[in-house]
Amino acid sequence: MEEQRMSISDLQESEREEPQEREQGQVSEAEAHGYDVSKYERPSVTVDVVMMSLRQKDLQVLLVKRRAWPHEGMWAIPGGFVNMDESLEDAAKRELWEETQVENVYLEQLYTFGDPGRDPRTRVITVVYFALLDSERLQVKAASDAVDVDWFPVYDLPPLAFDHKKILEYTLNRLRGKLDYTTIAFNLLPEQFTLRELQRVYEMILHKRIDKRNFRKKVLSTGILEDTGAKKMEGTHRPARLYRFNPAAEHEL
Amino acid sequence: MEEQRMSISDLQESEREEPQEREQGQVSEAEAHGYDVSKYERPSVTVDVVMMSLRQKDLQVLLVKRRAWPHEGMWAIPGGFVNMDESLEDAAKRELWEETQVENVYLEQLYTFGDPGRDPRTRVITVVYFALLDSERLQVKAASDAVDVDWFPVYDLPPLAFDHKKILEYTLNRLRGKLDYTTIAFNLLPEQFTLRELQRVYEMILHKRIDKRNFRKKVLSTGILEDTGAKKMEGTHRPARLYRFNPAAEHEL
DNA sequence: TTAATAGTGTCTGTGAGACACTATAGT
DNA sequence: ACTATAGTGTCTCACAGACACTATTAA
Repeated sequence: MEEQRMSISDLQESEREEPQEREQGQVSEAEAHGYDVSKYERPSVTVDVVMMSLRQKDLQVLLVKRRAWPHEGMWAIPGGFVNMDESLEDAAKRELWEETQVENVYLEQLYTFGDPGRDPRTRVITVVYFALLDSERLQVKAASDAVDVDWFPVYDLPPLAFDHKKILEYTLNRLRGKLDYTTIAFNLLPEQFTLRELQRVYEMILHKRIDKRNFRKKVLSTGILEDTGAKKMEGTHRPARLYRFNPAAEHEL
Repeated sequence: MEEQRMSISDLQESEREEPQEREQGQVSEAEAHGYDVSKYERPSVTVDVVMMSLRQKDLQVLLVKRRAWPHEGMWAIPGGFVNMDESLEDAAKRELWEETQVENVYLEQLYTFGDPGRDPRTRVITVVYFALLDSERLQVKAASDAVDVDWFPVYDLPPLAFDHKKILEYTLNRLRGKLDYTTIAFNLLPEQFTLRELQRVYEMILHKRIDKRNFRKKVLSTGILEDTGAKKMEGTHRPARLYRFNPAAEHEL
């Protein structure tokens, strides 16, 4: 929540209102930092996007380093203002594109945070989305990012701005809850994958070991996987079958 | 979503901004109705509350009749603007109080709708909550409401304004999903209730018959119910035990 | 042949769901 | 005694989870 990666000039640029009468409360700290709160009489609406992906055999989340007060220098979930002529989801897609240059990924609205005082500058109402990107498409872009954008393992995070730690925990719980009655996990994998890779995704999200035989038995029995016939050879051992997700079988896992 | 029960004068009253440059798109129809869109350059943020309760052995939802364009005369989910100094949840509680004079009920954030053009007047971003009220406390107030506020059975609704029908379906699905792993259903019952009454709640929400023996077996085995010792006598038949919810047993159903 | 991962089947316990009769109150 | 609802037990089937060995490849 809150807008991140926005210097004061960024905010001014996107501000189209005239200054108005002051709003009472939680103004002093903002003013002390030279922030003109009076311009934000009405709540600002922003969209934050929790982007998760598999990188280096790890479940990781994309964060941006804040360049301005408050929480300057801390890492935060990327987000920005919602334009007047775009839907909330479009704003989330735009944010996704700006950070990763990736499109057509799994995107879901999570929760809306809007307590007064959560952002010391002004009243900000933030709609949080979360996105799951498959590692393959993402790797094209890889390390071309600026230094203030980076991926972090979800179980090994730096200190986060605002209450973004709470939001990430909320996200993980949502993901876990959906894991066994939806096909949400497939969004983290490329088109073809081995059962072992799928199992790793489940293990990382649930953050616990799963029995190999039981997992295979269960997944294959649902019929949502299709054997591609191809095999994945890597290393000095027996190659693994490659499967693909079969959307025709719209069963729930 | 969208603000309801607000005449044009209501909107003007709650409007504190100066007129600004016009916003492009979806303006003409609003202007034709004498609605000054230019005042709403930035999105308005409202909170709508889906209030459900058990009335006359029926699962019902509270609706208000719109008194102004658009959708004048149609029924809608009650809602209103979020004040600058109140949280989203506080706004929902306020709305709840205004409509039912009830406090301390189950309240949960559902989803946020914000497509441009959903409200022909201006861009409105609406955070939807839903509330479950127990019938006993509610009955005190009963029929003292104005004619433009009423309760409707959720499976027998009048035509609804905006896309409120979709929202109610969404609400019901959320309720159903939570039914078997939370204790959410107890919020619709008074402090003491019979197993039959509890079963009726489940049947109404799931909209299907449940086997009596299996239901009792399952519910009692969780240990979340406490026998009050009292019995409910009504009619010419064997009286039923009265139970109460035991919050100490924080198991999930 | 070794190293490293892929791939496979059985047993047991638990829970869901189908199903029908007895108990107890008012009249 | 009759009527109307409360209250109770068994069986079957499906699924979850524990558990250990064989198969196949590259080096």
